[in-house]
Amino acid sequence: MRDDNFSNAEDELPLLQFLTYRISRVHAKLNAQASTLLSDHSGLTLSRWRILALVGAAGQTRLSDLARAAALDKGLLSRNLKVMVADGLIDAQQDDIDQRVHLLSLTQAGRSLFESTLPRMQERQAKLRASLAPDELTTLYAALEKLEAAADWRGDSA
Amino acid sequence: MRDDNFSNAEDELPLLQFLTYRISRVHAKLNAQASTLLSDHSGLTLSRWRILALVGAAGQTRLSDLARAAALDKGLLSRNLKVMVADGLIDAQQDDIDQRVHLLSLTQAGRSLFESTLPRMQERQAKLRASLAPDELTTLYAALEKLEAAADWRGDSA
DNA sequence: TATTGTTATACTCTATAACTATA
DNA sequence: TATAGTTATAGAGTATAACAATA
Repeated sequence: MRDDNFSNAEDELPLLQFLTYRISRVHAKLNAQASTLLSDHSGLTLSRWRILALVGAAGQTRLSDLARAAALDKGLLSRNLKVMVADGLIDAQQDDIDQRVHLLSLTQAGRSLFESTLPRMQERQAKLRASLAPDELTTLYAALEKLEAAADWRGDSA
Repeated sequence: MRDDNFSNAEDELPLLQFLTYRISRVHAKLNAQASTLLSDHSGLTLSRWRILALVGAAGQTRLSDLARAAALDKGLLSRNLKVMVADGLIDAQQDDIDQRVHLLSLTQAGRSLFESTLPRMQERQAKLRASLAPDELTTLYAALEKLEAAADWRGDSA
């Protein structure tokens, strides 16, 4: 009953059942979907959209807070912010009290872009959620939470 | 009741509740965990470990079959395979019938590496699965399946 | 001394597509 | 014409760390 080709790939290739592999696949597809949507509509990369959304929701914030709150790399943040400031999407004002800090906020153009992009992204989120039964969605969130914690385990933890 | 800093980040930053963002976070953490495990033990990247596992499970296969079965990019596959052949992990024999094709299999070294790495990776998978209740795991698989399908939707599908 | 933020390096991944050699 | 595989390119993400300015 074995199969020479891959028409029955999941039986033949245990890798394909690895939980992490499945998550990786889903992630890649979701990423591609979001990237297409964003570049069609706003010319933003996914990272920059996330930064735009974070700054937009925070009102006024700073790099180190974004890094902490969203678990983003500060180097990556710094480079993306530089581009977004140059593009006129984000305003960076030096803080009076701590001169190392720049206070970040959306410019008018940044806010416009945020407000025109958000509904499309929310629509997508809604479609994705709608593909799941309500209890599946609840369980999914819980499972992701637990997996994120379990992903902190390291084999070298002797 | 609002909060100036991010101590209550999930209430303040709706982005953090986006399903895709949560999956992205989990994926990044799982990736980092696997990469650490692999480079500590075998010097493989995650992509190359997956290729090793795919070829190992298939016994003998070819590039186009791997690309189809695992939804991997053929360019990426070709470049990784080149390195793995150079490293002596994979053997590539030209097919007698179709001379465009190389039949791929593990070398002795490749098989050793596969067999010494697999238990560690399976142990990790088991730990991750064990962090979930049985019914959570079942639902997670189902939800991932549905999301993968929903991720094919495009806004431009007029 | 520690923290904030910038910059550099290097590697990996992803997407696209031109290209060859075979079929 | 179509397919198998190679190669090139460019953009994006990731990890690490050296570094300057400031606290």
